[in-house]
Amino acid sequence: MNYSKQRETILDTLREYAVHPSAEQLFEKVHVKDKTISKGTLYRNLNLLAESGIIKKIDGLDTAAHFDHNTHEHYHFICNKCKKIYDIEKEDVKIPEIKQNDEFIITNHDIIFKGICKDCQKKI
Amino acid sequence: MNYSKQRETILDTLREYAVHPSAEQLFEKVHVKDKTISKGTLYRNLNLLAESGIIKKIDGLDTAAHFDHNTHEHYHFICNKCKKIYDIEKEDVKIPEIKQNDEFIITNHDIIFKGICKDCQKKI
DNA sequence: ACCAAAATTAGTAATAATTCCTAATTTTTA
DNA sequence: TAAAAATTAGGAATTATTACTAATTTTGGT
Repeated sequence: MNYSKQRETILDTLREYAVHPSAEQLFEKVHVKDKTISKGTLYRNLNLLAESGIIKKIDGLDTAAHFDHNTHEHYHFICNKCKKIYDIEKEDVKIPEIKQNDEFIITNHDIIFKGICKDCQKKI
Repeated sequence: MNYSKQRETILDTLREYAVHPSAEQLFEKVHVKDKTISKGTLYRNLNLLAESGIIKKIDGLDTAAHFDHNTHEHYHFICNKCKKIYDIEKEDVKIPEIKQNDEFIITNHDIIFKGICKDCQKKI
């Protein structure tokens, strides 16, 4: 992977804007820094960065994929009301593990918890 | 929810065709039975059925949502090679549970395991 | 059974998220 | 410092899904 200024901007922005943005949300922030970066470039680089493990792609939150600069193993909670995404630390969860395991070689797993966050609990 | 022949066909087909199909895959099978059922009707009914808990919507498998007629609590494994989706029974997994939990009211969670299935292990 | 109200439909248009394409530019290599 | 390889912008194309509308079907009361 060669250096590119655009990729650097994209990664920097994702790291600063640490709210698990979708590509569209991230595009807006990237666009402020560099108006010439195209969506094609954004998507291509997000996928490249995710493939090489520099960032993480999160599916299943809504219709769009979201991206996380935090690659240390952790899970996510999405609030059904406000749709905000929170990190759930691995240490706070009993890690799932398949007991009998002759069928599959499991390389990784994702957990997405859903419910109501503290802020939205107050509002009820 | 009123009765409709189309919804019945859709549900029957999903139950017969028990491979966690995407809407597109299911549409092909439904179309064989009744050529007049439109995609709008398919999507609307899949969402209605999922909302009322009769079927389950699975996100995060690929770009499309998949649907599962099996509503008893279980997880999924997706093979990175052949992209086939397998059921993982709840009893075969250490159930995750958040230890400290004053932040979130968790109503449900999904786990998606990824790796290589037995068939694809043989092919390597 | 009959009829109005409510629900559902087919078909198409519209939208959203993402990928693909191409010629131009940038980065690397040696 | 020039050729090769990688990357880019911008727009077209694709995929998955939802929205719209007029017609049809289902339902519940008589």
